[in-house]
Amino acid sequence: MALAAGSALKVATWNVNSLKVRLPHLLDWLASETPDVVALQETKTEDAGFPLQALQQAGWQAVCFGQKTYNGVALVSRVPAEDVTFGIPGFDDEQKRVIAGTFGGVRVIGAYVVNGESLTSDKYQYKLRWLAAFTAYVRESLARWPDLVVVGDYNIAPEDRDTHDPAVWKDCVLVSAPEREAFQGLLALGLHDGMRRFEQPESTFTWWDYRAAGFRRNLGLRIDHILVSNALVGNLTACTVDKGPRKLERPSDHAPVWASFLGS
DNA sequence: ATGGCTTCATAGTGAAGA
Repeated sequence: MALAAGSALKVATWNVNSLKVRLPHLLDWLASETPDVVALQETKTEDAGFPLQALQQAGWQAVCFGQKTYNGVALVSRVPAEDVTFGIPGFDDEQKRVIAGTFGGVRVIGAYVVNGESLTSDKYQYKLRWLAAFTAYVRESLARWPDLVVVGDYNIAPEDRDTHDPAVWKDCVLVSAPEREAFQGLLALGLHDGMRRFEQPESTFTWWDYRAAGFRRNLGLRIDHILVSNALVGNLTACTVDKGPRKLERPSDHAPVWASFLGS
């Protein structure tokens, strides 16, 4: 059951790298882009400090799953989310990385995938374990909600063309074979890489290093993704990265990515 | 250049990000 005829949905994802710092950018972006749902990552705030009132005063709803200092995810939406869940069921994880909700029958999972630090780090092993648990969770979600969109900061560049320079990134975290296999494992469940359903300019990225003038020189990675289920992919009408907010003063190092759907 | 820049927690610097 895909989207109802004539109904439209715009779903976005944005690693804001501190919601407190980026709230003005978020409010401006919501006003100009009017998504139905935007999944946020790296909110870096406990739920008690989540700026719910500011969002509500601007006409938005939100659910959040945050913690002090690190991680933290949220779903900001025009209408309230239904059937909201937090984390990966059955996977014990102190880090707040997953939130999900249903909007007009479409299930949206927002995720902040583990970074991993380096291939020799304990955090890399945690990343691979986390991805295995997440994949099982997405499989179960897909069985219950065929109309599924899985968005977020995946911290994986799926192919060499998703890096500004494959030689620089060779054998680094974010591009290693086990990580890329995990990404392909998600697609194999019956999901599509939304941005790749449409022609993108060469060297299209979603993150640029703050250091060494990364954005100006387009030294980036495509690591934020919108994955769309088989049932919904026929309704996907656009999927793109919006580099606008990355050009502002004091930006997040990630740009938002959005996808639009139209019921046929 | 095992760096660069930004954030948080903290009141000096260190951890973490990607």
